[in-house]
Amino acid sequence: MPELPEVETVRRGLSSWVTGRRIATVDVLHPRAVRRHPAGEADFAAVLAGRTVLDVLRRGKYLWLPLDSGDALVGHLGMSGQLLVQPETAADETHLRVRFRFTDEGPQLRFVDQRTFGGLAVSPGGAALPGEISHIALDPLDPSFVDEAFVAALRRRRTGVKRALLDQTLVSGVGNIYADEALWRAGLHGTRPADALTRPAARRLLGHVRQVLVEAIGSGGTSFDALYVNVNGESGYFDRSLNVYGREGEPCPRCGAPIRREPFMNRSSYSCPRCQVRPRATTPG
DNA sequence: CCTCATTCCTGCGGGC
DNA sequence: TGCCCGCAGGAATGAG
Repeated sequence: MPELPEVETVRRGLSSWVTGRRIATVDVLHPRAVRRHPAGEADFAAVLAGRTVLDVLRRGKYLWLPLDSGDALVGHLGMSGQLLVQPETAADETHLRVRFRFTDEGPQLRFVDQRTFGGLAVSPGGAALPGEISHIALDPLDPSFVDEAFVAALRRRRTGVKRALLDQTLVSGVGNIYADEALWRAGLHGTRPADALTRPAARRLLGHVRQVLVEAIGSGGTSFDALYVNVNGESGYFDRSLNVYGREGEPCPRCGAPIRREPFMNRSSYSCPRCQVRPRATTPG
């Protein structure tokens, strides 16, 4: 489940493998993988051929590769997307969607995506910041992120605090796993109304969000199975450090109470019933 | 503008 | 053994 730490792990791996290389040819093997490219798959391949990759950048869960044309290759891994660096002799992956060959005839870049929630697109003139990403808020690890602006915006939201954390236009990079982990660390239940948080409580929550993201990057991200891997196909190991996510019935590491699972937006939330008291008047979500 | 439900997709695992 | 169904879930989309 790629969230910010997993995408950052991929970014770092990609950066060393593709920066400075010139794309020779692009094969789109599944049209859905480039559905966010309005001009279509043939155009996608055509505008990338001959371009040199200048860098690999990230905002939240989005990646983009500035090109020497001034355009950018934008990517989102969705639920199951992988960007793999593979020797040309490696057999095609079952869910291989897009293949990039380079003029140096070195390792290929492959976009593999089982559930096809992810996708790639070329952003015209998007090298500095693709328009496709401009509606997304900065992530908490961005040097330009303004903590007090986030605290104020969070406290204006008339919704549950977990819903707010997952809203990428408020703060980007946080998904279901790290939202639950940050809320556990902060001792807040996700349905607590965001507009009822005190300023210090909102600051503390942001601190926990940032801290759990940094720690997860240090572990190479979280992986439950082979679906999330870095560019070399290796899994991260932050899942060993998760305190509540996916641990229904196991003792809370802080107080020993059994972790509970609750339905949330057609998925699940995990929390400690003792450390994270649910508000009486349940807000949506 | 804000909030929220729906939809996209495939593999896995539980239940019968 | 095999089928069905729920579940995993990020983000675009449209309704209200």
